[in-house]
Amino acid sequence: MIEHNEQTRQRLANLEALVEAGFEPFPYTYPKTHDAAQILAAHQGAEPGQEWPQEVVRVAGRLMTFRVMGKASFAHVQDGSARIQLYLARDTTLHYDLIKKLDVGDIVGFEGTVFTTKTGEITVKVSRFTPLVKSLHPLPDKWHGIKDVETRYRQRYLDLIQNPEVRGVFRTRSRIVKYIRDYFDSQGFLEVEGPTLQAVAGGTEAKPFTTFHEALGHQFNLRIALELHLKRLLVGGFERVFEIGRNYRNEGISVKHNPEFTMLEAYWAYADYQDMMALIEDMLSGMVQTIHGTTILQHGDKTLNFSKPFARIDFVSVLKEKAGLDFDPTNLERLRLWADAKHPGMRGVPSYKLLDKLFSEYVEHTLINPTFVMDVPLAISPLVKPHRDPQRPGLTERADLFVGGVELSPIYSELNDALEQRARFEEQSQRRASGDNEEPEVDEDFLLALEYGMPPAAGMGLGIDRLTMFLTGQESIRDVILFPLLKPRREAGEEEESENQ
RNA sequence: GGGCCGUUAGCUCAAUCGGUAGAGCAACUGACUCUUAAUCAGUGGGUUGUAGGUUCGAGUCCUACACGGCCCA
Repeated sequence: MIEHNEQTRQRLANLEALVEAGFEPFPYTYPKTHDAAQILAAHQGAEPGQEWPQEVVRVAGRLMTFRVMGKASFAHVQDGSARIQLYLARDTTLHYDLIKKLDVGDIVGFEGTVFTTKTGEITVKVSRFTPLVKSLHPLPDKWHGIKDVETRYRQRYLDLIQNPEVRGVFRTRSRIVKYIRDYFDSQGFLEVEGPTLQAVAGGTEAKPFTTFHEALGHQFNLRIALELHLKRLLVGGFERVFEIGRNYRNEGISVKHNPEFTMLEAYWAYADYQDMMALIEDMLSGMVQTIHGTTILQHGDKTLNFSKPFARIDFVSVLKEKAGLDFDPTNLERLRLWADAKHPGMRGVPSYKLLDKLFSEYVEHTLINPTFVMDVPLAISPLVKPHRDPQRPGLTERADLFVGGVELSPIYSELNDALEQRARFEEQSQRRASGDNEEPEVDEDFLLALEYGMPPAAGMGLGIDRLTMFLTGQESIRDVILFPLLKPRREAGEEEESENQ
């Protein structure tokens, strides 16, 4: 819906004037010869007053500024690479009398030659301009840009037009994903795609979104993790697989949580959690070095050092130390008594989740530099192999990588004992029946696959959004997701759908 | 779900104690052939998020709602 306010009407009138003068309103192509950045790079360091009259260039992009001084004008056009200045004048530019029909925000092609102004700015002397599309709305303020965060998220294109640092964040995000793909490819991993619509959404504890397939007449869940289908592929004989994919969790929104987010998961047959830790450590330190230029990242007031090797600490030892426990916290009954006395607010937390809660409370925020927290208790690790060392009962071969006080990546020696897996699923299922609807249903198809035999394997997951936050210095996940989830604006008179429960 | 804050012109922001809603940019008219937040002179532009209420009078006070932000659960 176009608001026919004063500014839009004016722009439509300008478009009409250009069409009357013989310009096409919506040309199909424009034969660019250069990106703005290529022209700037080719003449970098030129002296003021230089000119290259033999070299004809064509650039195209969005008109960002226009300074008309009578018979001559300067403008800036912005394309995907950079912003470059244009000089238009009655002596040199065809249809100079029509330049006032161009509006800031229009997309226009410019043909001309390159020169430098008396201040030395590399500029295209325009001989001919070609309007490519009229913008029917003015751009946000050229100086202040666009500040309202709601508009930045709802109309991300305006944010991208106006705020170059935002374009930089999303370019970096793309480089991160490309680095991961290249790295896993170089290590012999195969990139695969699991299903997003799943009869049983498993692989972690989270509330799924539900949706309905009409033809099959069945309700499906959107996936909450990639894990269980990647493991089926290990059963099928692929030995190294990874997926970079979207997960959906029907949970609240915060600075760290968007209901849809992107995960990397990788599974590596015949390897264990130590092998995978070495691989992740190598990938991340190489990535930070390549993308950031050094392995030291500044994030808010925290300095993060991604040099190898990352610190490795023991879950139980660090929890005992930070919480001041004088007993083994894997003794859940003692832990329950201790927690009930010390943290009355946690009385509603089930015993099997206490370890997680207490770890968040006492330890998590202290782990700033990349740190592997190793040998996490079985009680909070349902998909992990028990520790092979008989001196470590009740623990698993799981290591969680923490960075900047948040969990970035869990790494497991994956459980491949089908009978044990079934027992653990059934335990979860009991809890689900008794009201914890974050607990997953039993995935019989997955158990059947495991019963055919999954090779010993290491697995890992890593949140791409959180990793991008570290590498781009963003404090909110919404600033590393192009289109974060927002409630739609309701039109006046529109009624909210009634709750069906 | 709870608490606090925000929503005023296309954009960025003002508006004192409740008393005619303003500015800069953008737009329009005119001047201007090296400007770059161009400059100079002039002009137009508002359902103050929505719906109610209090009041002689509401951007301002009250209630509800919508959307967003921060904090908490």
